[in-house]
Amino acid sequence: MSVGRQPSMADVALAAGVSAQTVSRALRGSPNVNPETRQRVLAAVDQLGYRFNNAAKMLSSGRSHTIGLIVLQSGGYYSRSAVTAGVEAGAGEAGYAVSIATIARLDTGLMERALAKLADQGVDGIVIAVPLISVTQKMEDITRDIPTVTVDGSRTAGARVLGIDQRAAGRVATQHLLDLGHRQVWHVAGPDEWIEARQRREGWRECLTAAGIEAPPVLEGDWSPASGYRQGQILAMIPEVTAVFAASDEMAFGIIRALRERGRSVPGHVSIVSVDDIELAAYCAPPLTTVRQDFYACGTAAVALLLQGAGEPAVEPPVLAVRESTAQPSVTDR
Amino acid sequence: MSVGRQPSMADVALAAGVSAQTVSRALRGSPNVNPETRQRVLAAVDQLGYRFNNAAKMLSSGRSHTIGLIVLQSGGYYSRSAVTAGVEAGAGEAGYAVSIATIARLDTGLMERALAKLADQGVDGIVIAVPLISVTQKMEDITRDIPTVTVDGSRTAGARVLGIDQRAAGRVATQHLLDLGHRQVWHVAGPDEWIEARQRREGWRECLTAAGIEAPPVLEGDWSPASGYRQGQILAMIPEVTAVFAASDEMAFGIIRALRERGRSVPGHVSIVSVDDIELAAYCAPPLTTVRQDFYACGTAAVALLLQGAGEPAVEPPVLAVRESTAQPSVTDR
DNA sequence: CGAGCCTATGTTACCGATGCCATCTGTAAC
DNA sequence: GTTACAGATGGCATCGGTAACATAGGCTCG
Repeated sequence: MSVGRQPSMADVALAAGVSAQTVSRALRGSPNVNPETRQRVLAAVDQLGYRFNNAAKMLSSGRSHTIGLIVLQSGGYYSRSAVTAGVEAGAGEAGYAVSIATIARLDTGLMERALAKLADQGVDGIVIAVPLISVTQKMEDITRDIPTVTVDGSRTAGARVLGIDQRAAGRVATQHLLDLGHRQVWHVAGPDEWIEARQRREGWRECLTAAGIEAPPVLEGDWSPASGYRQGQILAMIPEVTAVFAASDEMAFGIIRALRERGRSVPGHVSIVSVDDIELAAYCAPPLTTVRQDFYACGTAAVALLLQGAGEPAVEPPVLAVRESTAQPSVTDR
Repeated sequence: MSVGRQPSMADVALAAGVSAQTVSRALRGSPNVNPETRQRVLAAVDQLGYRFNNAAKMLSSGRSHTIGLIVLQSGGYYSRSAVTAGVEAGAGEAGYAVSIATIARLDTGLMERALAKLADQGVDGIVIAVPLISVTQKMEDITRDIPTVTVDGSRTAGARVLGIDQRAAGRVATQHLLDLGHRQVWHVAGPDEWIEARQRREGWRECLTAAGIEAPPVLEGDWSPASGYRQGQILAMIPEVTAVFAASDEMAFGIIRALRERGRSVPGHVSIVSVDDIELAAYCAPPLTTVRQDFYACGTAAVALLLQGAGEPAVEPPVLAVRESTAQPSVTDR
């Protein structure tokens, strides 16, 4: 009605003929409220278009019903953005708002600032969805005060870590190539600062070692197709390369392009397997054999862990989607 | 020191030997504070690890320094996620936090709930980054109270709309195919509820009309490669198809796959152009001719518009990246 | 029938900052 | 030597809720 300002609880109380406190109780579903009174309150709320003031609620209750999420700005890293969606969904379901802090790149200073920003906002908890490697004192200070869950990152004081077993993904991918008959599997890894990259690499190495194969030197990209292309150019020069495990689908496509440009067909000469199973993986040429992991579930699990403090939830095992980028080595190569 | 609770302004004031009011002034950079006093205050802040309470600030000042962002949950739609990144960057630069509300799909009810949720949080402004088509009374109520910018959506009361000229993208793409000598251009559009989809389709139609060509029936996908694949299967059955304009890169790859499976090569038999220029566009086979638009800038512009209320900022024109998915029609087709 | 207790509601203090006004000091102006 | 005024600071009310305690009525039970 009046254009003055948003109606407050006092206004509602007046309209309903009760005290503000009763309004508060009625709205929060306190058991000790007469159903009829509650009806009156709700009617008044509806009529006035009352909307409770989160700041005030937060100030007096000390809780904001908001969780902070730290993500990387660049949208390119598939698994992380899936985690983000999961976090949003999980938080939304629990009635929590999500406040995001993006950092432009992996950098300790930016990370500190993002944490501080969220802390300033009074978030009730923080999900760190970037691979935190080094932990500073400042970070410790914040994560000691605010419950924090790190998705695949280093442990900080009081912060829990939710891990997806990226090693398993590396093993599954590598084993698939070995099973096809390849004698050696090369690897184009992600940046070393990324836990995912490291663990996938470790899984690859473990698998080779278990098969009695000495791992070849690791090539490193930055997740982008462009970096895959560059590493692919190198791989194309090495005649004995018949199988490659790429740490991400996007890099895999870059590698494939470079190989083909140099006359090495995929999967004819070289088989490629990667990780992520992005939507395009099945539709580009050739359709990519890739390992799928449920990062979305990982996001919801992170929120659950944060809010309920439940124990480490079960994580789905990685699943290999076999498509056309992998094949048995050609006879001459065997 | 004490584990009790976060230090408050009063604690800082005590430590610095001044009043809480002076602390407030010092921290906010009020001009009327003795530099020496300010030093003392800052020292105390530093020593106590003081962190201001956003809720309290918000309650008393009435402003939250937070802007709300409404996005679609599904990460697949390239242009929207680029907008998101832009919004985050722009807001961060202006010292604003970003609170996100995701909606699972385009649905009026979900949209209302998302708006209400952000309003409850007391955001200072809202950026709607989903294509809002129908506007309800409830939405009007909220956007009348809170400054809102819609990125490519319908206008609501008091909400400004920031548009990217998607028509231009459609025209540029279509014209490119005509310039190559194609006599007809087919179109696989995005879902009709999406403004982008509609505008791109209009641009395509305008361009054909200007060239005196009657537009063929429109095929419709849902942005996903899978939907592109399905429409591609249909296109493959129509012999006279030599040129296709796809509304997104992902659909384009699906179309290409379907065409090739049916023996129609790209660009040999059919040329394909699309919109987005995702990273993979240049690295998949064939590299995709596509129209790039600066959605990131669109996001930062939305924030600028929201905060400064500046006039409609200039939008970069779309740029065509010509790659290998388009070519002149083969002689027999001409 | 009064003690004890439970239910429904009202009262009051407070969360932590800011806005407004009051105060105090020094200094320039008349 | 007042007056005027600006700069620096403090006091107090206030934002809109919630926690803690107080109160009033109705019920059970010995």
